[in-house]
This record gives sequence, C-alpha cells and structure tokens, in this order.
Amino acid sequence: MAASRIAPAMNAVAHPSVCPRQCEDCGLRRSPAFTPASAAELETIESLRSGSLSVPAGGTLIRERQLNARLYTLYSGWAMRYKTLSDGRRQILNFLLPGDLAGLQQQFGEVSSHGVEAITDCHFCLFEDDALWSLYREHARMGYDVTWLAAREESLVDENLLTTGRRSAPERVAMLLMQLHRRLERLGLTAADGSAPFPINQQHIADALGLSLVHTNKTLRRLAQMGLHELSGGRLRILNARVLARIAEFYDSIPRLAPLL
Amino acid sequence: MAASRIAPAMNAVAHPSVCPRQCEDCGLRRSPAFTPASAAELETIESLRSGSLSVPAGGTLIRERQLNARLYTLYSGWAMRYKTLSDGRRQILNFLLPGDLAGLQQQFGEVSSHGVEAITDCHFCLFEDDALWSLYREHARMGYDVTWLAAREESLVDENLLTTGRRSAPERVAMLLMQLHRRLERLGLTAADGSAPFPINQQHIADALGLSLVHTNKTLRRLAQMGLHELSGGRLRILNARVLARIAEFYDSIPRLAPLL
DNA sequence: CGCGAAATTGAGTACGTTCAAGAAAAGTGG
DNA sequence: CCACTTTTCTTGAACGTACTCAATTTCGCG
Repeated sequence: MAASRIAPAMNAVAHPSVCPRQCEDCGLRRSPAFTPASAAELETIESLRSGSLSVPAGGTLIRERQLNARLYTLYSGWAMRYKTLSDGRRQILNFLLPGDLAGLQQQFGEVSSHGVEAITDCHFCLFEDDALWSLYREHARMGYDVTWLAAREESLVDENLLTTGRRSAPERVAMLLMQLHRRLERLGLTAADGSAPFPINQQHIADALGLSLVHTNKTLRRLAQMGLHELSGGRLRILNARVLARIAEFYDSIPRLAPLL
Repeated sequence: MAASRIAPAMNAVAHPSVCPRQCEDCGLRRSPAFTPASAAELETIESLRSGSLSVPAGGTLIRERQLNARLYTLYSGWAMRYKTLSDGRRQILNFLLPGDLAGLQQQFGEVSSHGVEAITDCHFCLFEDDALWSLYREHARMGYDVTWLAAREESLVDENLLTTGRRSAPERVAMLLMQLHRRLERLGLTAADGSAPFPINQQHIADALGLSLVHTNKTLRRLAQMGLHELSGGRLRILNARVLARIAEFYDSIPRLAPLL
C-alpha cells in the first residue's frame, strides 16, 4: 500500500501490533482509553505474564467445552466469543477489541461454555496459570479492576440479549453499527474522516444479531441506501449517527476509563 | 391450602423467609448448595452488612438508569434482571434465585443499565456502601468469589443470548424449563415428587425468551401435551427430562458449590 | 359469587427464513 | 499482470414461523 507512507497512523495511538516483552513498553497502555497503571501495578502484571500469543485470522484461542483455558488480554486485532448448537447454528456473544480480557470465565476450574476465535490476526498477552488468584492476593485494587471488566462485559452481553430478543432487524443492525463504532472511537481507532476498521463480514453480523445472512444483507443495504452508514473496503463510516442512534435506542453513558491487565 | 399443614417443608432446606440479624443464623447458609464460610469470613460479611430489605412481589429493587444502586444478596424469593425499550418491549436478562447477587454491575460508579424487580415477595440482604471494595481489601479470597459469581451470571446470560438468538420457540421453552428446574434442584427447592415452585407467568417466560405471549402459550401447551412437563398451581414438574434436554441441547456441567455473600 | 388477572384458542398478517442464482471482490498461482 | 478460484455480497421468489388482533375460558382471590 503506497498510501501507508503518506498516512502512517490510522490509529490515533499507534502501537506495534506485536505485544512487546516489557509491559512498560506496551503500546496499548499509551492509549488514553485506559487508566494509567502505577509502577507497582505494572511490575505485578509483568510478573504474572508468561508471554504473548499470536493467532491468525480464523484461528481458535479457546474451544467450546475446553478445560483449563488460560487468561489473556487482547493486544491487537478483533476476536469474538461465541456459542454453537450441534447443527452449526452459531451465536456471537460479543466482539473482543484491544484491551479486552479473554478466558476470565474459565479461570474458576470449569469447562469453557463458549469459544473464542480470532477474526483478524490477533496478538494476545498471556498470563501465568494462577495469575488471577495471585492478582487478587497481591493487589486487591487490581482484583477489583478485573471484576469491573467482567461486569462491563456482562453489560455488553445484556445489551446484545435485549437486541436479539426484542429489537427488529433494522434496529438490530443500527445497534451493532453504533455500538462497535463507539467502542472503536474510544480506543482511538477511528481515522480523521470518522471511518473505522471493520474487519467482520455479513455472516459475523448475522451471527451476532440472531438474523439470517440474507436478511442481514437486505437490512444493511436498506440502511446504507437511507444514507445512514457506509460499509466498504473493510471500513465502517457512520454517516448519520443521530438517526442510527434513534432507530436503535442507543444511548450509552460515557464510562470511566477501563483498567488494562 | 390445607396441605401446608401436612407437608410443611416444600424446600429441602427450610429457612425462615426473612433474613435474620446474624449471618451465623442465616438459613441460606445451611443449604448444601453453598460453600461453607469460615468464621473469619462470616465476621467480615456481617460487618459489611447494613441490614435487610423486603420487596413485595412486583416491587422494584433497582430501576433502569438508576444511579448509586446498592449491593444485595437475594435471600428468599424470585427476582429478575431486565431491560426495556421505550415502547415497552421488555427483555428479561435472567432470573435471580436465593444466593444470587443483585447490583454488582452498579458498584463501579455507573448508571444501572438494567432493572431488578421482585417476582414474588423477596427478602434481600443489604450491604454497606463500600462493601465491595472493603471485601477485596480485607479478604482477597472473597473478592475472588465475587468475580466467580459475576462470571457465573455472565455465562447464564451467554446461554440466554444463544437461546433468543438461535433457538426455535420449542427449543427456547424447553431450555428455560430445564435451566430453571436444574437451578432449583441445586438449591434444594424441589419437592419429593420432583416438582418445584414456579411463580412466573407466561408473560415472564415470553419476555425471557424473546417470544410473544401468544406464541409462548401455544408452545408451552404443545410441550405439555407431549407429556414433557406439567405446569400448574404455580409449580413446575419435569416429566421427561431426557427429551426436554435433547430438544434444548441442554447439557450443564455440575458446577462447584457457589460462594454466598 | 363476582371481579380482575392469566391462560387459551382461532384467524389473518408480517417479518424474517430458506432456496436459488448471479455479480462483485479478494486471493492465488503462473 | 492476467486467468482462475474462492469467498463475500446481492437480489428475487416462495415459504413458514412467529406476531398481532380479537374473543373466550379458566383461575385466583376477596
């Protein structure tokens, strides 16, 4: 891509896509989306880290029904949590963006009730086996943070449940577009023109919203023709946030900065 | 009901429906469904407790968009977490049974994104304002437990999202019946004949499953006519667990005992 | 017994699904 | 750089599950 020389940083906060050795050098931490960590906290995190893991697009980080999954922080890329039925029907529970934890539900000795799969090439920060418990013991504050992250993810799933349970197809699509765009914005991943990377296909959208692929396509198309959004070249641009928000009844409060493990 | 004199304990573990003063006397703790707490832990819990709260059936414990909700443990009765859209469409996120926490998501200074309402008369154990943070500081172990509870609730919501997103109406109903029956069983709330208290109406079921009231009724009826379950007098009896489980693809692993705050 | 809430049933409709096929886009290898 | 393959997107048509509307019955309770 010749353009990359001219426009080097699509991300407001550029960071190397591979998780560096030292947490101190962690590019994610430089993002204003996260609470700054104290030196002591950084040290604790670093001591509990056992390396990094790269998963190619489409690769599986945690399998459904897997035992003893580890704990990860997504460093770069998009991933998803999902569940499937025996005949292949799939429900995406939520999308994971940089800074999100993966594997938390599995830290309590139980079988994973969902899978985690990389949507784009992903880099994860990998923690030691008993990292979670150590964290609670050594830094109550950070244990508290983990609970906050868990609660925030649950509220995401809550919203998705309202969406699939009670919203119409256009409402669902509008919701998804607004939600993801807002999350990307917070992470500083939107470009100057307001567009954001959007590496998921219509099958992903359908599986996240509980719709069929065909109907997802038709609904997406209708909203685009109304001039509400633009979706091309793997990027999303919101053209009429007001109307999309009204359709979806999307009103999110500005949350406090997220802690970053 | 004349029968109540003959069969005094519908619950395997009887406990007074009102939360007693001393946690030591807490009837719930005597249930084998929960991990026993050490004397030190009990003391901590008791010190963080600021009393109990009774909410009549239909009453609201936490309003949607409420600020500064407190933290509660449901002591007796059924409650529900829910979200609504402006035109009244309602999605029940999950049902709360004795031992479940309420208000955890709101402990981090944010507005409640869901409501909590009592379905039957409920008694809650109420905690101090900063109880959660104190807990993490004083007993790392119990902070860890809270995260476990949060993770468990999220996995419940995950399952409900799969249900509304991808299961057919009969599958949804079968799932709900099996899920709730299993939870009641674990709490020792099933009678000798296998029946369990089931104080929700078809509107609740519809709102939990993302179905209309009418369709819920027809589906429920069909399953009952197939001899899979019996629903009357506010009680549920599973008549053919095997078939219901197969329809719903309901396979839950036996989880470890739940901690009780 | 009578009232209100909850459950039940039928009829017509609509939203979303499935089936099918073609167009566009994105990779792949020579 | 182009031919070829594969994936993704798009559109039309027929169908079906679930919804809405409406009316009746049953149940719980004072």
